[in-house]
Amino acid sequence: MELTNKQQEVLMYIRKMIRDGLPPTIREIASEFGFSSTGTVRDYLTALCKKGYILLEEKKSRAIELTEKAMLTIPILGCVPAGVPVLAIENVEDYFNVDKLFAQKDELFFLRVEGDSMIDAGIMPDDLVLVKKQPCAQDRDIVVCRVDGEVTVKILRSRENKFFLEPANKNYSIISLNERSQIIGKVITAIRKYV
Amino acid sequence: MELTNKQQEVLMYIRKMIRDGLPPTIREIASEFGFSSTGTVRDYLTALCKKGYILLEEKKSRAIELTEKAMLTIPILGCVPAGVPVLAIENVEDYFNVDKLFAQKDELFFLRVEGDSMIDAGIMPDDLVLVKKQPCAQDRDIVVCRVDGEVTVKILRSRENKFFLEPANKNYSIISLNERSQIIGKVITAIRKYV
DNA sequence: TGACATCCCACACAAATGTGTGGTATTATT
DNA sequence: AATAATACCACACATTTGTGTGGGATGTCA
Repeated sequence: MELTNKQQEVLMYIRKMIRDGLPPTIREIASEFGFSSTGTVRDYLTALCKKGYILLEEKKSRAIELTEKAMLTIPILGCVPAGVPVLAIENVEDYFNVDKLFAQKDELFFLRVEGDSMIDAGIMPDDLVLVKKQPCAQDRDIVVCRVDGEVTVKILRSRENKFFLEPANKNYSIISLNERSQIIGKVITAIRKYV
Repeated sequence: MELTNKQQEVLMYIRKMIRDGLPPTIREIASEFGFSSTGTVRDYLTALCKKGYILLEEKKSRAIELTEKAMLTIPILGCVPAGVPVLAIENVEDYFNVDKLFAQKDELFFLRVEGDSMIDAGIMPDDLVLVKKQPCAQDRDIVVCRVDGEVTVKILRSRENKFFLEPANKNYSIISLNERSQIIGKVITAIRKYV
């Protein structure tokens, strides 16, 4: 079911308020759009609810929850045709769920990457890699490993029950894993911040 | 100023509620901890406020905001010497403030990168770039631009008052910005998720 | 000893807030 | 022509909610 223009405006406002920290009250929505009646807002909320964009909890103030469809996340856009407002809801390909990515059930840490040994895999010096602590990994996983006292980020390869660390840079050579080597964790995300 | 154990528990609960979508009301906090008086909760809130962990807005329901101090952070490690536990506090170089990165008030969106024209800058196909919407940018900024109906990610270059879009891949050529071109925003972060 | 913070309580009050019932007008669909 | 959805309005009511005022017990620090 499609949203009308007005309904989309109301949804956008609710999303903005939620991202700023607090879902709005019914009267705050009314005031934003110049409605003089709370009933008007309720019409919008029930419409958005029926169309599956929000969830409402009864008798609780500000209890407006965005569904997956319009979630409290940052929109991911695919290609955007010319002349269309960039942030229109129709362009949204998916939503980036921050909480899911950074849910702290596992032991996570960031490691700042030194050197260019993973540059062909798009991991540059000074990038941050989000590492999930685990003692083992699978073939082709990007892992953080301690070898002879040094910590490196490499691609884990297994051939004939032997493990190797493969760099993503032709100027570096493959390292064999020995008994003193230890897998610290697996890289699950790479992040680079531009100033 | 340090938090007491009880104050920490209350702060944790508030953080959990905020991440779940709604900051709690005073009476919800009271009920969670078995307090029979709202005054008790107010004592905690004013204490947390005075110690700089939360901000309170008067006369608004659920208006509890976390300060930077109280936000979720993941440790960033630099190089880790041999024999030392990886997550020891001494190794922490900085903290990555998740809430801060994604709680910006500016208009942000992610764009999924198509093609390999930025591969030498470490931006690979299917990476997500976090874009801050803005109509102009500076020399060497990585920008999202609309040129002749297509949206591309490129490096913005300015020479002698003319603007160009420079790819980070020798197989592509430089594009001149014309009147029908439009800068949509500036790339502030690149993210790649590994499965 | 006094001052202060912490950690609890009771109770009252006004404002904020969600809800309920009723209405009108327009437009699109059947 | 009838039905439904949309887009507004007014007003009343009960509950939720923040706030205010008062209190007590304990511990710490100067």
